[in-house]
Amino acid sequence: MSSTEAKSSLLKQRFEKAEKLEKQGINLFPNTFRKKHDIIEIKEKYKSLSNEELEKVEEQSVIAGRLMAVRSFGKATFAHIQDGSDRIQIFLQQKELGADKYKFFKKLDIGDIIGVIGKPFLTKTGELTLNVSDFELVTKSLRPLPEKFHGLKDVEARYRQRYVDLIVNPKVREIFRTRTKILKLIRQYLDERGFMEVETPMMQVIPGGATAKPFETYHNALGMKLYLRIAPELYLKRLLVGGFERVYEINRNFRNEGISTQHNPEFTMLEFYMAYADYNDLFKITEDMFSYLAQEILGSQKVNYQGNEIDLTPPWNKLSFYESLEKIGGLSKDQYQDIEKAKNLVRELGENVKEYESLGKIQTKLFDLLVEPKLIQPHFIYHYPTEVSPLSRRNDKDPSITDRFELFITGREMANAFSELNDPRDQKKRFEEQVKEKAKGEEEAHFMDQDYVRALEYGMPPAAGEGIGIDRLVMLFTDSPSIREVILFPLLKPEKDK
RNA sequence: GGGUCGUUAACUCAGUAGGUAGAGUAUCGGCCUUUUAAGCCGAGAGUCGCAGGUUCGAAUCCUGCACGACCCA
Repeated sequence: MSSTEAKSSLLKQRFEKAEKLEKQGINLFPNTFRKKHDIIEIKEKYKSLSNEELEKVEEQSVIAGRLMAVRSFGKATFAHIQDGSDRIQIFLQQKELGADKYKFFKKLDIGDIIGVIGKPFLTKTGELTLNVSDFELVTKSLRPLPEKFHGLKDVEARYRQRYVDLIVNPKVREIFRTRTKILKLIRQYLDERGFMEVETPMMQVIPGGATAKPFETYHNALGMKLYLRIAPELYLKRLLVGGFERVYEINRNFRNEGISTQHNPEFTMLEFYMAYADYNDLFKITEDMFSYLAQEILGSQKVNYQGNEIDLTPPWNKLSFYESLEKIGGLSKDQYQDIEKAKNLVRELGENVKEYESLGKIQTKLFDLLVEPKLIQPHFIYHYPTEVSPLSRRNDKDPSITDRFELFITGREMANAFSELNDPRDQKKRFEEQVKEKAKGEEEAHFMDQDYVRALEYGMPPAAGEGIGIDRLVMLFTDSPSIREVILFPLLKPEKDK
C-alpha cells in the first residue's frame, strides 16, 4: 500500500482537507508547541480536589496529545486526548474559544495531535476534565485510526503496523512498558551484585556457544564470511580469562530456524558469568532473581499464565535429568539407556531420528517429548549428559554427566546454566567430537574454536554461567501466548506491493 | 515441510439453493452546551487477498498462488 497513490476515498478526503487548511495558512506540522505537563501529572495533581478547590487553581495546564475521541454538541465539545503517559478528557466551548477557533476544532480529525491549554474541573459524572482556553494543531494525521471500540484486532496488521497497535491498544503499550521494566530490574539486580555489563561481537567468524543454525553474512572489504551470533557465551568466558570476574550481556541472538509462538529468528538473551561459583550457586540466584522480578512487576509470587497459576515462591522443584525421564516421563532405565530402544521410542512418538545421533541426543528428545510439556510449575532439571553439553564442566563423581541445569516453567525452557568447563584439554576434545558430528551431518553441532581453547590454556578461573531467554520471561510476566506479542517488530514476510 | 482455519469499506464484522454486497464505528452535511461506544436526520465510501477455471451469472463452487493465525514435524 503506497501512501501517495491508489488512495481510498477516505484517505483522499484527508489529503484534500489538509491542502485546504494549508491554503488557509495553517501549518500542519509545526514544531513550536511545547507542552509543560504529562497528562498523568495533571491527573495525579488534581485527582483529589473538589470543584470548589479546582476553581481556585491558577495554573494553566499545558499538554499535548493525540485526539482519540470526540463527542461534539452544537457549541460545546468533549474530547479525549492521549499522550505517552495517559489519557484525559478536554472540554471546548465556543463562548470560551471564539467562533472561528471553535469551528477550527470541529475540522480536526481523530488521530490529529494537538496542544492544549486549560484549567481542570470536574464534570457532572466526576471526571477530571480540562476546560480548554486555547489549543493548537501540532501534527495533522492523514490516515484514519481504527475503530475506537474494538481497536485494531487483525494480528497481521497489529504486527506490521505496530505503531497503530500501540496507539489504540493500551494493553499492548503496557506489555512493552513491562518488558522495559523487566530489563531494567535485571540490570539493577546484576549491577548490585558486582556484575559488569559488556558488549561482545554480534558478527562472529566462528558462531559458538550454542547448538543452533546460524545466519550467514559477508564482509565485502575483508572478503570474508561472517555469522550472526547464536550466543555470546565464548566471548563472555574469554572475559573471565581476561580477569573480569562477573560479566553479563543482554542482547540479541540470531538463529536460522523456524518461526513459532516460541521462536523469533532474533531474540533477546541474558547471559551472565561469575568466577569462583558453581551451578549450585546458580540455582539460588535464579530463584532469587525470578522471585524478585515477580515481586517488583506483579507484587506477588504467583503469576497467572494462560489460565495456570504459577507459583514462583522458592525453593523450586529439582530433579536430575534421568530422574525426570523416570518420574515424569514414565520411562524405565532400560527404555532410555539402550540406544536402539530409545530411538524406537522416539520414532513411535512421531519424531525423526538420524542414524548418527548419540544416546544423549536421543535422551533429550525423549525429554522434550515426554517431560518438558509437563513442567508447568518451576522445575530445575540438572545433570545433563556430557555429550549434549559440550561447554559444561563434568560432574566430579560421574564424568558422563555435567554440572548443568535447565529451568522449565509453563512447559518451556526458561534458562540454561552450568559450571563452566575450564580444562582446555577436555574442551578441545569436546569440540573435536562436535566437529565429528558436524561431519556426519549434524548441522547444529558446534564449530571448533581454537582461540577459545587457547584462551582456556591461559587459565579461566572456575566459574558458573547462565543464559535466560528474555522474551519468554516477558511472556510469562505479561501472560502473552506468543513471542510476537512481546517483540515490538516481529519478523514477517513482506506484504505484497500492489 | 505437512494439516486446519482466515483474508469482504479506513476499522470491527455480517453476507448459502450461485443472481454484481450490508451493519456499526469512522468520514462528509444538518440539529444539538455535561458527553464518555453521546443522540437524532441525511449522504458518500468496495478490484469481496491475487490469478485462473466451472457457470448465462461467482464474495459464494473448484484449482493454484500470496500473506497471516493455530497445530504438527
